[in-house]
Amino acid sequence: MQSTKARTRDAEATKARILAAAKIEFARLGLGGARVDEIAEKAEANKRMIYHYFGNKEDLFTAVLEDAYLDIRTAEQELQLDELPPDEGMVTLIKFTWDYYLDHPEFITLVNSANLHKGKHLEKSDKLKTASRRYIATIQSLLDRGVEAGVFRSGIDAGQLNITIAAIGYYYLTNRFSGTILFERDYMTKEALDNRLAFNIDTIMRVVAA
Amino acid sequence: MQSTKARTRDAEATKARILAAAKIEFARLGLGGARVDEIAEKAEANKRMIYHYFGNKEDLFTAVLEDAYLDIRTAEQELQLDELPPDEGMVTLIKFTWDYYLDHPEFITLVNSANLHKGKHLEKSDKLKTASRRYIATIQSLLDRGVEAGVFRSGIDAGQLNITIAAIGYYYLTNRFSGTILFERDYMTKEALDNRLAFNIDTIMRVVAA
Amino acid sequence: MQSTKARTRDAEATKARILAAAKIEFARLGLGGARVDEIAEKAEANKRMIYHYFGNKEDLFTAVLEDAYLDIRTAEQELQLDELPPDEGMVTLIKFTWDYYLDHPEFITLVNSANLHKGKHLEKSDKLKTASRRYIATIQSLLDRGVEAGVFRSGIDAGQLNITIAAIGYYYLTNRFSGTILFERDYMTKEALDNRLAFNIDTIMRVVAA
Amino acid sequence: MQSTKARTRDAEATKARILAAAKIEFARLGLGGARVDEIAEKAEANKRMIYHYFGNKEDLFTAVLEDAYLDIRTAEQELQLDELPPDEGMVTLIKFTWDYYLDHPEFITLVNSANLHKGKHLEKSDKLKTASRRYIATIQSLLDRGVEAGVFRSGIDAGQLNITIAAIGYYYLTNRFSGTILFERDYMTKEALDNRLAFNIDTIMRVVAA
DNA sequence: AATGAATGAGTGTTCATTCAT
DNA sequence: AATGAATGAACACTCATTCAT
Repeated sequence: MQSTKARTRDAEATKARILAAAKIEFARLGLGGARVDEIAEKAEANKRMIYHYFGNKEDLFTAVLEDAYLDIRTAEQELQLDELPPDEGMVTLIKFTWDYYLDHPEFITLVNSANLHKGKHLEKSDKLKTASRRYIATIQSLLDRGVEAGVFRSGIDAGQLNITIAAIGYYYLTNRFSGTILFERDYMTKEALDNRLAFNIDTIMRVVAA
Repeated sequence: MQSTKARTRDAEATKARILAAAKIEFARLGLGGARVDEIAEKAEANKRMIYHYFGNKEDLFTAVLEDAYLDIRTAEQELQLDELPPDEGMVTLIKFTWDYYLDHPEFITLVNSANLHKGKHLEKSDKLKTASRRYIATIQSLLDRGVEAGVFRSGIDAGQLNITIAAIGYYYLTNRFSGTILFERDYMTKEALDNRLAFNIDTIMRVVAA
Repeated sequence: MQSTKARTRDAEATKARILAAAKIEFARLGLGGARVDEIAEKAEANKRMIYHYFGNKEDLFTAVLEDAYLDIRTAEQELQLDELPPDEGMVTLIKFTWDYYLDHPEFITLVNSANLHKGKHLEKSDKLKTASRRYIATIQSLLDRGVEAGVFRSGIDAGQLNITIAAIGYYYLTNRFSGTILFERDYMTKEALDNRLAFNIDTIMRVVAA
Repeated sequence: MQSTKARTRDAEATKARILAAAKIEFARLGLGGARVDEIAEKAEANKRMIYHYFGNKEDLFTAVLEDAYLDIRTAEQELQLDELPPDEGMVTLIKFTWDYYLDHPEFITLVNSANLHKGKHLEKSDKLKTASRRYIATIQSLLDRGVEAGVFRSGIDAGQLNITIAAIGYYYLTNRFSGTILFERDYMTKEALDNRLAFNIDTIMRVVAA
C-alpha cells in the first residue's frame, strides 16, 4: 500500500523537523532554557512525537549535538585538503573553520551548552570520536606534507594547532556580544569580520612557518 | 555565641555571601539553570534577601557578571606590566590570563552565559567599559614599548592580539569536556595544561616577534 | 467507572468547571483575594488547565466577568417586557432586577471588583457593549409605550432610570453587612427584603408616574 | 522636658500619617491588594511602626474604616439640617451625600471592601453605631417636620429613604467604570455629574412629595 | 520612639512528561 | 502515526510579620 510508504516518509520528515527545530531552540536558549512545547510547535509536530522519537529532552539534546558535530566534520572532510598544497590547504582550513562558525552560529552555542553540562551528552557517541580522529589526522597530514615541502617547520602538535585554529575564530564569535559592548567596537561589521579573519590567517601562518 | 547572630544581621556580609553563592551557581548551571532557592541556601541567607538586595534573578546575574569582570580586570592591572621589559611583560600577561582562567573556571562559564543572552546584562555597566578600555591600553603600551625596543614587529592591532591571547586559553578550557571526550585525551592533566600554556606562549611570541 | 475518566478528558466540561469555580471564588474574595490553587481544586481540575484554557488569572477574571454580565443581560431579554403593558412591564423589571441580585449575589461582588480595577477587564468585550445597548433600548421602549398610554410622564432619561432601578436594589444588597451592623437591623430577613422591594417599586413608580 | 512633648507629638503625627496612607492604599486596592510596605513608605514611616501602633494589617483596616465612617457622619451632623425648612433640608442632604462621595471617592471603595469581608471589621465599633443612629434620627426628624408642614407625605420609612438617597449616588459613582465602558458614555464629565445630581434630587423629591 | 535586617509560608506561573484515544 | 487533555513538581517572586538594636 502506498499509504504505508507515505506514512513512513512522514515519520522521517517529522523526526527531521523536530531535530531542526530543537537545534534552533537549544542553540538559542541552551538546554535548560529551551522549551519542549516551543520545539514541538516550531517543528509543526505534536509534543508527544518528541517523546516518541527521542525519548526525552536530554536525549533530544544529545541527538542535536551529534547531528551538529557530524555536520561540521562532514563538511571539513569535503574540503579534500589532501589535494591542495600544504600552505594553501592550511589557509583553506582556517577560512573554512571561520566561515562555518559564521554560517552556523548555532554550532557554537550548542558546543558551549554541551560543555556547560560537562560533555555528558557526547559521551555515548562513538561516531563523533571516529570523525574527530579522522579530522586530526587530516591536520597532521597537512603539517607533515608542509614540513616535507619545506614550508612548515617541524615539531608542531596537530592537536594543539587544531585547538588554536578553532579557538581564534570561535572565541571571537561566541564572545562577540560582550566584546562589542565592553570594547565598544562592533564585532560583526563586514570590515571587522574581514580584519579578524586576516589576523587569524596571519597568526596561524606565522606559527607554522618554517 | 552572639557573634554568630551579629553576622546574620550584617547587611554587607549577607549581600556578599549572596553574591558569592550566586556566582558559583550561575557559573555551574547558567542563568536559566541556577535556582534562586539554591543560591539562598548556599549563601546561608533567606531567599527574600536576594530580592531585597538585588531586585531579581536577572539583576543578580548582572551583579555577578560585573563583579567577575571587575575582578579579572583588577588583577590584570595589578600585574604592573609597565614595569617589565616588553617581551617579559607579554609572557607574564599570557601566563596570567591562563592562570586566571584555570583558577577561576567560573569566569569562563559566566562570560559564556552572558553571551548566550546576547550580552544584555553587561550593557548598563560603564565601570566595565572603562576597565576594558584601560586594559587594551595596557596591551597597546606593551606593544609600543616592544616595537621601540626592537623585540616586537610594528603594526600589530592590540585589540586583535588581546582577543587571541584570551582565545587560545579560554577555548581550550571552556571546551575541555568536549575536547577530552571527542579527541580522547585528557585536557586537564598537569602535563596537558603545561603543554598548552607552552604552546600558547610560543604562538603569541611568534605572532609579535620582530 | 469509565464515565468518570471520560469526563475528566472533556475539554469543554473542564473549562466550564473552572469558570464556575472561578466565579464563586472571585465573587467571594475579589480578584486579589482569590487563589488560583483554590479555584483549581474546587473545579476538580489541574491548576495547569487554568493557564492552558484561560491564559492567566486576570484573563480568567475577564472571562468570569463577561460570563456574569451576559447571564443577566440574557435573562433580562427573556423577560419579553415588550409584550406587557408598560406599568406592568416596569414592575416586572424592578422585581426581576431585585430577584436577580438576590439569586446571584456573586454578580454584585464581581461588578464591584471590576470597578475596583477601574473596569479594565471589561474594555475588550464588544459583546457586553452590544448587550448593554439593547438593554437600555428595552427600557426606552417601555418608557415610550408608557407615555403613549398616558401612564408615564414624558421626558424621563432611560439611562438615568436604569441606573436608579439598579442602584436601589444593588446598594441595599452590596452594603447589607455594613447596613445590618451599623443600623442594627437585619437586612436579610424575609420581611426586610419584602419591605425593601415594595419601597423600591413604589419609588420607581412615583418617579415615572404621569 | 520639652523633648518628651515633641516626641509625643511625633508619635501622633506618625500615627496620623500611617492612617492617611493606609486609607489611600486600602481604597485603591482593597484590603487584600494593599501592601503594608507601600503604606509604610507612603506614610514616610517605618513598617515596624504600623505594627506598633495598629497591631496588624486587619486592625489597621478597621481603624481606617472607623475613621472614614466617622468623618462622613461628622460632616453630616455639621449640616445642621434641623435649622432648615424640611424640603430645603432634604435637597441639602441629597447634595451633601453626592458631593461627599465625589470628594471622598475612597469612602466608597472602603465601604465596598468592608462589605466584601462581610462587615467583620465594623462589628466592634460602638462609636459607629451611635453615629449611625443619630444620623437616621436626623432624617426622621426632617421627614416629621415635612409632614407637619404639609410638604412631605406621611408614612415614609426614614431607614429606607436613607438607603435610597445613598444608593442613587453611591451606585452611580462606584460603578462609573463599568457604566462608562458598557453604556459607552462618560459618567464623569461635569455635565453628566450635574445631570445625575438633578435626576437624583428630582427622584427623592417625588418620593417624599405630599 | 524608631529602624534595618531577616523570615516562613505562600503566590501566580511554568515545565517536562504521561494519559487516553 | 498522531494528538489533545491532563498532571505534579518546581520555579521566580511576594507578603505580612518578627527580630535585634
